[in-house]
Amino acid sequence: MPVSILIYEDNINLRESLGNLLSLTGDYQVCASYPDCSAVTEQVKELNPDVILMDIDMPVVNGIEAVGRIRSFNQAVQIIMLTVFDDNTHVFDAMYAGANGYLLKKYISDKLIHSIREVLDGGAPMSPSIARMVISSMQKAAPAKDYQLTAREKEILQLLSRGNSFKMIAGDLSISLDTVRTHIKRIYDKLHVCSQIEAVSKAINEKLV
Amino acid sequence: MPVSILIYEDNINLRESLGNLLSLTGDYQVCASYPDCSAVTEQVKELNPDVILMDIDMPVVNGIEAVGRIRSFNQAVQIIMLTVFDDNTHVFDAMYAGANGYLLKKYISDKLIHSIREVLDGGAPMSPSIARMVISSMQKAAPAKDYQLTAREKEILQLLSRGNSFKMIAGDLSISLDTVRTHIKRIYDKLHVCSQIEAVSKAINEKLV
DNA sequence: TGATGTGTCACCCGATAAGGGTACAGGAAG
DNA sequence: CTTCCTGTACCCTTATCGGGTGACACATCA
Repeated sequence: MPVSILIYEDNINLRESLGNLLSLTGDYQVCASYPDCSAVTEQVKELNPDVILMDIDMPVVNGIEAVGRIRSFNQAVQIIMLTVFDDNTHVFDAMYAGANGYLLKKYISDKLIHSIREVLDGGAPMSPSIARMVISSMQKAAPAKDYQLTAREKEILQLLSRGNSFKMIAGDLSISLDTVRTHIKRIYDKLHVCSQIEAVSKAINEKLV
Repeated sequence: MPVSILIYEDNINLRESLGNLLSLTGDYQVCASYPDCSAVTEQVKELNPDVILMDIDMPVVNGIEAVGRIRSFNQAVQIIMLTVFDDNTHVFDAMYAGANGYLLKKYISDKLIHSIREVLDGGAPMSPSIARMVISSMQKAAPAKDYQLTAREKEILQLLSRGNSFKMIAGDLSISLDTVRTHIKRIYDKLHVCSQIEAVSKAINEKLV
């Protein structure tokens, strides 16, 4: 049984080119192609394709929104975004929404067939620049500045960041409220802040906890 | 000038195979290869390679630790992990540490040359299953619960989460302190919390801001 | 039309946090 | 041995916050 593919692409030329390209292989069958996603839910439910090729910039309902709709009822279909956008927002929004692959249009002729194969094999085909963006986003996970907090101070900052009041911290650690206050003051000093919120905000955002 | 490649791999057979494989191409030159990373800092500084192929499971200093050491002084060299590990921990730790690509050993013969090309071109070569893991990790990034906050409330919660006091928020938004307090109270109500810290902690951890 | 939700503002009180200072014991480091 | 750092503890004053209550304008919606 050939792999059934559903295409959403508002540019009629590209839509037809994709169909032709895929039909050449014999392994893939385009079960339908549409210029917009206004009825994406019904279409996917009815056709139940193996793979969906999804443009992002389409009238009425954009491709990312469409992916979200599909994922709300179908986790199995493999969705490859096919677009000219290579900016962070579009890429990450598509990923968050539940896309399985992200191919820039300039690579379609070279990579589409291979990408469909890859996504069906449990991979996540991405254009090189996209892959780099994705892993870069994981890396800019902060150098985690060192504010020279002592172990005790980190412990207290951690409890504070979890939403505990001074009183609760004192109880948890079995020390007096004033001791907690002393630690907190030293933490403020080292973090260059002067209130809970600033400290907590800084702690969480800079992953000190 | 050929691309210079540095190899860290404790298995002597594989180390030599890699060297042979790369030398066949002519484009790549293995400037050195070592069975462990004990002197990785000095070696990388001296040889200044274009690409490093890094095994993970090595004696003395493992590959992930080594990547961290390299990244502490060199952001430019492209590092491709070459390993049998395909579990989350190893993959993500390597990414966090600063690897640019992650190739499972079973794909080496097929993909190594292409992957080196890709990483030099600004891509992030990954074995298909690794790529899928990476984007899956982005997806299960929180359903982002809906607490029915109004736009204004979100705005205020956001300012609060950045470390602003009520007074500062009032100033920023040009509204009275009491109004801010009213909003905050409603936010607490909706978030089921009863203090700044809890609200900020919840807001940041659940990505409401 | 009235009910509801939102954004705005106000006042109250008690609890909590901030800012300042001082003190001391124990361990590490000089 | 003495200084420095850390963790502990207490004091005081002022500022801020949390909880409650009430009010009003404006919009939407029933």
